[in-house]
Amino acid sequence: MIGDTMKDEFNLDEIEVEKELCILFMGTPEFSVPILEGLIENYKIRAVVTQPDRKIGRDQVVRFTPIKQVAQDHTILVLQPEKIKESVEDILALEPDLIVTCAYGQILPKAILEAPKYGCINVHASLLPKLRGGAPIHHAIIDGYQKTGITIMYMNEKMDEGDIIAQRELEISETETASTLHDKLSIMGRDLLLDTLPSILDGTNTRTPQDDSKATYGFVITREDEKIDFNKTQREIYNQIRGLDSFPGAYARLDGKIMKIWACEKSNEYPGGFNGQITDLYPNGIGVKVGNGEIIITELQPEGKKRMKAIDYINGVSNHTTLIGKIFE
RNA sequence: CGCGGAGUGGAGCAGCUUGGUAGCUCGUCGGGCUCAUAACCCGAAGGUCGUUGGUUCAAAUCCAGCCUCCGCAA
Repeated sequence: MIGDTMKDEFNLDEIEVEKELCILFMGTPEFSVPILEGLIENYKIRAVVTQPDRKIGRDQVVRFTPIKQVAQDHTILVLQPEKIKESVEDILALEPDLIVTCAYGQILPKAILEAPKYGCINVHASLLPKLRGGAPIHHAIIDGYQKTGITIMYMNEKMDEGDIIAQRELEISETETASTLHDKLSIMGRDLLLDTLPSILDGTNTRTPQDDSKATYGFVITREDEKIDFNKTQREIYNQIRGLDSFPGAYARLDGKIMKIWACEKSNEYPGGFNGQITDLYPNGIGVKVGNGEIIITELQPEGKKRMKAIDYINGVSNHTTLIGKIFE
């Protein structure tokens, strides 16, 4: 028992040492929340840097970023510089020993990168050098990747090009959506970071430069990325739709109005007609001809309406058969 | 004050212009037909038409305010 007591005291001392570390966290969206929460549970976070509050949505209501909300709940200092470059002095004044970023949204200037003795590390949602950029999760599915994962890396002045410290892989299932993948990777990011941090703090971590020749990119989704081109293949469209679910969603136009297409299934039919034309109505949805066959839209959302099952949409049309032959553009 | 659409039985919609017994496609429950069925036939339950007030003999329908949801733009 005496030995245990001494051991406990020894551990307490270690914790005291850890608490003296000055760690800054930089992040913004929901994805980075579990990472921040994981850090808070295990380390003392000196301050959080997140994007400025902005007017969001129809009502133009100013909302906190998810990270700011968490930081405030834990009464952690929050910094929200419009441009991080203009707040370098404030950051350096905190004398950080380690900076952890995850989907912060701004590139850190050299002065900040060089300040912490343990460096600036980033949690990125892909297996770098694959899918560098702001939307690696969406693009992993849209671009048909079989697997993706999390990379913990040292940051440099370029976008997601720093040396790799650790990686963890995740299989992308056939029915994966951006939403489910987002949640899985967010948790994985937290776990891998917490598993890796001790080695970073004691200097035993590995450090592997990226092979630039194998780099691919997953840039932020544009409106054009969301629009469905029915000339593409069944596989490409299937990947696009599930890769944009549940945000921001794929869309096409029907009768001149926006129709978001949230989910579809692959059909085994090879109908005639134009690409984008409604071929038939099935028990599970609306058949649409695509480049090399047919997909069945199972969930959609007309302009001004809520997301609904395609069957419900069909039931709302007074004469179902008038749908057949219409063309998505 | 950024533009626009919508709130009607469990779901999706029509009806509102030209106020006057609440309808359609489904679902649910019961019964029938069938070897059988997500098929078909018969029947039933289920709505104070988002909310408040106004006009009227009479409001889902016309007028005003409020609440909520959603598309676009940021």
